[in-house]
Amino acid sequence: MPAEITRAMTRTRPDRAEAIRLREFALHCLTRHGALGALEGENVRASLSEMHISRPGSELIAEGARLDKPCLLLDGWGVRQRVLNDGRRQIFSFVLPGDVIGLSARREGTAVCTTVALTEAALAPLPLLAEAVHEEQSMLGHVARDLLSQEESFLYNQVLRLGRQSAHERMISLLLEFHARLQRVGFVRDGSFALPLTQEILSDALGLSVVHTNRTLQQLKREHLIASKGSIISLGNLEQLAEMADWRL
Amino acid sequence: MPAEITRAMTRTRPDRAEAIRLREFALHCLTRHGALGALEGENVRASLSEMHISRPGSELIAEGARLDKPCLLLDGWGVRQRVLNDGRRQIFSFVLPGDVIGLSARREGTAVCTTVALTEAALAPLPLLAEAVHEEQSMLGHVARDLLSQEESFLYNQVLRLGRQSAHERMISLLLEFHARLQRVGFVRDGSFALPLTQEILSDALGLSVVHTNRTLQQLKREHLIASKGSIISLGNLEQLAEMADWRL
DNA sequence: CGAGTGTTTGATAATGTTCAAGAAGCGTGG
DNA sequence: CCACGCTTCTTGAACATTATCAAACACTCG
Repeated sequence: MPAEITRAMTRTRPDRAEAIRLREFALHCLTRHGALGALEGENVRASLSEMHISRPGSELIAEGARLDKPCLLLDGWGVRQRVLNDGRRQIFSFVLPGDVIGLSARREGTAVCTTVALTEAALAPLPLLAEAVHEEQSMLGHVARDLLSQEESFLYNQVLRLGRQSAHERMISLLLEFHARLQRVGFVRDGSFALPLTQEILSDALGLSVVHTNRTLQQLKREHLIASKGSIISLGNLEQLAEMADWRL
Repeated sequence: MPAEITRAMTRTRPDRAEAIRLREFALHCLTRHGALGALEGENVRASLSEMHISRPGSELIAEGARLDKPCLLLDGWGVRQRVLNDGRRQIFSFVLPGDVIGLSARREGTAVCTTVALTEAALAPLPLLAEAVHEEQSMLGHVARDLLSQEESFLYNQVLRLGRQSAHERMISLLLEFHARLQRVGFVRDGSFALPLTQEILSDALGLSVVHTNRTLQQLKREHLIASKGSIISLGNLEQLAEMADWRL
């Protein structure tokens, strides 16, 4: 049996113990602003049992696709990106656990870029989110609008980084964003978090060459602004960093 | 009487002839996808008589403000921007005639950046748009969603420019965007259009220094890719330009 | 005319890219 | 457990692009 097929068949669903943990996490994210309505809760619980796992590198949403199947990312990282004719790639934003993909505030919304899984990604379809966005009173709607709002805000920060900040500032700003977002969903321990990104991916997000990304990271380490071992990274003085990169959430 | 006050008092409303022209233009934009419903039409016509003129440099929407008073820009140019602590400015997007400001697909949406008039700007409040966004069948809603959709698409293009394109590509891409957008609302004559922007503003949009913007423009002229006299600009071979900048709408 | 704003030019410096090659890390199969 | 191949990371040197600074010029408006 060819290796490809073997790999394709491994882990399209999480094992039992993990599924429970992920379901817990999902409910934690969705009830951040308060308890769900009874009907909502029922529907969400049913949806959560539909969770599945995507392999790293797999395309989750194609550019131009209808945004009508919202999914909540329960674990793993993804990116929204576009590739130019000559192969240059730009990453627009990152998708982190607790974020949604495939959701649009517009009813006939289509994807303006491709969404790709960077790591193994556990996703739960949440079709109810699509309607909830437009329901003023729905708690799920509140969460959905909050997530969309965040997403917009991150995109604006991304423009700011790329347009007017130096390599150092860009890197700090992005790391601060990761920190804040992961902190919010409980993925930060003792000021450290896992950063499952190659330097090439960071480069494509920050609009830098890989080499320069590497040097920027090294200098930040030399200056003790960040520290890392393996893929675990920790940020130094957060206020100082925020000041340096003119960062706000 | 101090000069400031004199200027503040000039032209807060368009004169009669201009008002008629602007009203015509507004209806043209709003019926692009088809005739409005009777009620909608009535409401819109009433709103249009509320049009007023903002002075260049005036802040139309402050960062953080509630997006609950949609306005249609009937004439003039605006930008969405943010200014860093040290004075660096980034322009996120341009507001052109036929665009809306103050509209959000989310009900409690707030502005993530400031909107400023670059030139004299004729604006008509269109409160009905805010509700229409959520109404599936409303023709006005269709227009509103279309405009929001455009806006998102332009922002993604902006990230692409800033992140992965050279100064030349950025400039071409932005000029092509202007061309396409202005063409759509009938502001292009014989392939030429008015570009009421200083090079400093272009720079703050493209993430370049003013000097470099100047040199980039000059080189494009030398290569006969663009031509300009006064603030009127015309683009050369559009296919070629689109190819060069990997441009898509 | 004189002030203010915007454009143009040249010289120089900083920032970031490219190319090339070696080192380190990691999963796979023997 | 090691050897292999692959990807990722690291480093140096040459190069390109873009920024910065300073000054001159052009244009408009009161």
